[in-house]
Amino acid sequence: MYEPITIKDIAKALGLSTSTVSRALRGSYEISAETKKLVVEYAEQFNYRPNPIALSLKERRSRSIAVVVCEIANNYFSQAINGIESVAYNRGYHVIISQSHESYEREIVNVEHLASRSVDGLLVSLSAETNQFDHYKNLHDKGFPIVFFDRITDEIETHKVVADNYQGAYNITKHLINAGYKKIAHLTSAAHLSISVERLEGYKAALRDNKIPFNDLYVKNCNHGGMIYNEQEDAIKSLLNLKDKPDAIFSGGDKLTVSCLAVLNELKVKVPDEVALAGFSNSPLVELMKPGLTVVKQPAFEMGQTATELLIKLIESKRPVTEFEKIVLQTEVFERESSAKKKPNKK
Amino acid sequence: MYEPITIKDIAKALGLSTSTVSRALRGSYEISAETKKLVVEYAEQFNYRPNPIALSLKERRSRSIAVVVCEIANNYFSQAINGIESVAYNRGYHVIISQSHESYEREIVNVEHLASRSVDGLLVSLSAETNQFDHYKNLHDKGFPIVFFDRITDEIETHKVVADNYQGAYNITKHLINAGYKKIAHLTSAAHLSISVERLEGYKAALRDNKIPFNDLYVKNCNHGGMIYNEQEDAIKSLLNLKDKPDAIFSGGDKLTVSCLAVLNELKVKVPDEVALAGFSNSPLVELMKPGLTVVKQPAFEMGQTATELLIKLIESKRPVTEFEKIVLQTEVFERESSAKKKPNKK
DNA sequence: ATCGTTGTCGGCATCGTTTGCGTAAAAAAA
DNA sequence: TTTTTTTACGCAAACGATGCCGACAACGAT
Repeated sequence: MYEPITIKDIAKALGLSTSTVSRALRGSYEISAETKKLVVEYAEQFNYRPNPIALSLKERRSRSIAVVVCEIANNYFSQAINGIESVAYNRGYHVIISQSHESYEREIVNVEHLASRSVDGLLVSLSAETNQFDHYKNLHDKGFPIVFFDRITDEIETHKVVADNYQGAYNITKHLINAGYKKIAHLTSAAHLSISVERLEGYKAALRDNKIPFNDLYVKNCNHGGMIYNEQEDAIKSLLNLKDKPDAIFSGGDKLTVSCLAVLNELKVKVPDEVALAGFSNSPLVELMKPGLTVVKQPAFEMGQTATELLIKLIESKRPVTEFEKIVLQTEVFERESSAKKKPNKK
Repeated sequence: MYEPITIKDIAKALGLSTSTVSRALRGSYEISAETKKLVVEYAEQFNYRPNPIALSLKERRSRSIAVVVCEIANNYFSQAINGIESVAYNRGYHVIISQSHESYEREIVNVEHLASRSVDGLLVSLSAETNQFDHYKNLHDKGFPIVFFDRITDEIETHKVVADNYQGAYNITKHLINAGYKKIAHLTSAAHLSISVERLEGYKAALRDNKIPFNDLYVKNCNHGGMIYNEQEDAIKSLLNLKDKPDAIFSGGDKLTVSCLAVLNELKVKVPDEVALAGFSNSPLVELMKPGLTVVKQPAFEMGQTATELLIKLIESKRPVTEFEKIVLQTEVFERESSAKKKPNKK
């Protein structure tokens, strides 16, 4: 079968010892020029490549990192992974991807599997179900490098990279208010997620600053983060059935925003005339929609890059790191028709 | 730092040899029940996990496979990767993802890097630039397991998984014809790609079967597979500037289809009234667009699954495999407004 | 002639795990 | 009691590469 050449083969063929071959290949000064040449040419000819697994065993590191996200078929995450990959690649690391599909159990299995010495570090965005962190805490306490991004937790002290969810939510809510909407509902993921909390706060703050009372009934959680269409459907229907119907919806997640529009279309609710819509999304397609969606966009690629840089810094640090950073990147609002100025007829 | 427990640690702590511990852990019959219990309980208590790297070295395999695609931020590929991951995970394989970004050079570097013994097999969808296959041929000749999917090549004899691009193109072209369009242009990726060739053939066949003459000027190639917006823009503009302007466009790629709509919107060209649009796409968002896009969808998830099953079969085969399969999965057409029946006013 | 130095290279252990073989003690058979 | 068998374990090699240490020649210095 497929049997690549090893350093031993070269040694045997050339009547040298493996140590000599090894040193010749890495240009050690204590090997004569002619031996070096001999070895290097032979290696070149037979296309010798050092066995990365043997190196891993020796150096006790695999030069690979893993990223744990809920779903890669999600624009935010595939963009973030692009950022991750770009940095990892340049630094000589492999990237292993695993998906939790928003399941706590699956997340645990994946993390344990990966961390048991097949990767040097972990890049994590929590699943919607996760509200316990022992599996991370154990690893982190042992000194295993972990960086959280996007969906983070306060329970573990390590590097973190997030978008400014508070400000993003604030800005887009304010945008809706400025466009004339007063009864703004908020559709969001599982309540305990960091992104949900921060976006809810930003939303509340914008209401408060504009003297709009906060209404509990206007906040709906989709605990599966947009994975289950029915959840969004039910949430939106119950919003529309309120006696004091909202005139706008601010949705707090990529899948949520899009499926919100899908539900409204399904129900033949006119956007933005009956209900305006705006929310977090990183899809490049939202501008092509009917209507074009007003979104707040996270710098996904940069977040992935930054998180990876921090992770590699952790991995390659000589001494245990005790000072951790939390990096907050800014979001950007893109205004489109789905939140066009409210028409006066419907006061 | 992070120093996980090894079989040696257990042996030392329990005053046994490593062989005994190893055998106890895997339940060998020649270890007494009490010793087994002792070892297993100790291992459990200290959360022993075998070092996968050491195992890899010994077994000469890494239990990981790599997938080489152009871009994961593409619905087709992220869905396919989901399928790949689902099978790999169940069979105990890691998945390593690498992107060529449609670059031939990048593809080579990635493949060489991965194949030099850090993965057991390769799942490949070719980049748009790739029209030489030596890097694959060398590996394949040495017995290294490779499975191609989606964008394949005839130059290498191994397992392949594709959608029925010919039939898909035929069906959607026929759909356009049935809807009353007669001057159908075709926007596609690099001409040498297998998918481009097959889709072009299907398109031609549908025209032929309906007695519509094939027009060379109606076929436009975007050699970067939709990565560069300007390329699509130029192609479409030149189509619209033809003296005999097409009344419909059939686009042959995920990004192409979407950016085609973007360009048409940009140019204020009414879809489908001025130009109808239909094409290959796996985005779940196309139904929300303005107008909803008629698409032909590939069974991406299943393709990923099937390719992975074939690859693992190759990897785990005792004897060299010489009989290879080419599996063709069916596509599905989803009709929407972008190809609504042509209005008679514009004859 | 003896010693120290320098230039080249090989031996061996190491990383963590598995496994074939050998062997001590205990049990069974003679 | 002696021999054979069984039980239960240890030793060492192997996977591929590295690096410490030591060997040995040739050389100049004493």
